[in-house]
Amino acid sequence: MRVVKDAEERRNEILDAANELFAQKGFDGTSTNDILEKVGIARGTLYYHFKSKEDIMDALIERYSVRLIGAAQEIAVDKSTPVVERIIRVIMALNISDGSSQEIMEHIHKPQNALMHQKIQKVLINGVTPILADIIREGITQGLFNTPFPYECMEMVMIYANTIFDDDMVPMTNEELAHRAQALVYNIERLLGAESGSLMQVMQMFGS
Amino acid sequence: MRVVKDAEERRNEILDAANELFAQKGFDGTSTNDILEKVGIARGTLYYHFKSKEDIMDALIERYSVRLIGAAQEIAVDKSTPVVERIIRVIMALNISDGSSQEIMEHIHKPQNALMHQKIQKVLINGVTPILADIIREGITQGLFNTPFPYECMEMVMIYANTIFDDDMVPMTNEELAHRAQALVYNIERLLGAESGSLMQVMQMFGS
DNA sequence: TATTACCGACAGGCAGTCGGTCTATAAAGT
DNA sequence: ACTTTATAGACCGACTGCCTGTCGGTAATA
Repeated sequence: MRVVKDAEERRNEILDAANELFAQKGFDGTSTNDILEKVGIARGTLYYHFKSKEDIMDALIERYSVRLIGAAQEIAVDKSTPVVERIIRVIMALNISDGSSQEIMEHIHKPQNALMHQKIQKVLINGVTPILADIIREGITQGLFNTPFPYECMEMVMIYANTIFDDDMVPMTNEELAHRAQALVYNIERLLGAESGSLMQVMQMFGS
Repeated sequence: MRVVKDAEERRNEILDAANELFAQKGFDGTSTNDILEKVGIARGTLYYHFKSKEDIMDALIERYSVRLIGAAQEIAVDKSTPVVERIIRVIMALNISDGSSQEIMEHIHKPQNALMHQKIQKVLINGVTPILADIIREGITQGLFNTPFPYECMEMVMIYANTIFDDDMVPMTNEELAHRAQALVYNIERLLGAESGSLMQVMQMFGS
């Protein structure tokens, strides 16, 4: 029973299957056999569309990051919402993420998926930091913030938050987590030269 | 030609070989065959001493982290050197590292070694941060620093510096690197509530 | 003589390759 | 208009070579 489909359609079928399997069992724990059985194709077909197993992962990350950074960008350019609120919205967009990309983030935080996590972190850091830095610069012209290093500040915050909250790099109880969050807001205010408590106030409007 | 050795000696021979090979070819790129051929032992012998390939990596990391954190601790408790200088010495101990551990850090920063890097980062962050935080608290009592979150500050700095300077997470030219370093010192001063330029001065005494 | 260290053949599973097959569509012939 | 032929894109599955981990058995040491 041979079924011929448009190349792009097949590619997406494979990516969808891989996405689910990687989430369940990790990259190393998933065999190419698992993937091609799930899609219902032969070995050769898989390697017709992708040149290697890692190539599948890269394509998956690409698809994911395009969506995510696009969403962040969209929020960032909306000059009608105040600067501080916009920052928070951008950050929230990273964690929640929409529909199909959701699964990927839920199960990535296992040591199994170290490489995948590293690659995602890389596109996240280099993709989102410039977006955030632009908002900060806007805040500086408005007199809200004051720092000679807006980009580096956001880079630091991005990397730290990503590592602390998304990895199991630092084992934490819920208490410790809350304490970390509180400290982070305080530290961001200091880094950005914002008035003490100015970020905290806006944060509380969103809960958590 | 069967040679019998003390278990611990063999274990270390295996770890030394693995250390070198992982550095050259990465964890995934190194086969257990490579290791046992380099040591000159049979398959069974390798698995007599280690229960899996990953077990070898874990033992390697353990050996490495014990040395490194020990060295950091030693510097930290020497109350005769001034606080700021001590901090810098601890951080420098992480990058240079002595002899046998040196190689491991030199070649880890390839995407191949993602898992290994993640594991090392984990022990580094959770092992060194408390040491640094203690020095900061000392600095607070001396009136040098002023922050309600000494631990979280150092955690942020550790994670950021490790990611930025040790990974190829963020591609950088030498100029950009220098700019990052400058920004980092500035930001650390802000985080710790130190007098502006107080860290910078001491840094310059060390060069780089 | 018992324990500890060691051996190497073997099983099972894996990623990636390759020659060949099917099918849809376009071109050529009638 | 209607069939035949050509071509390229999508697909197939057997096969290769490598890899990790196991196990029954063997030599050395105390």
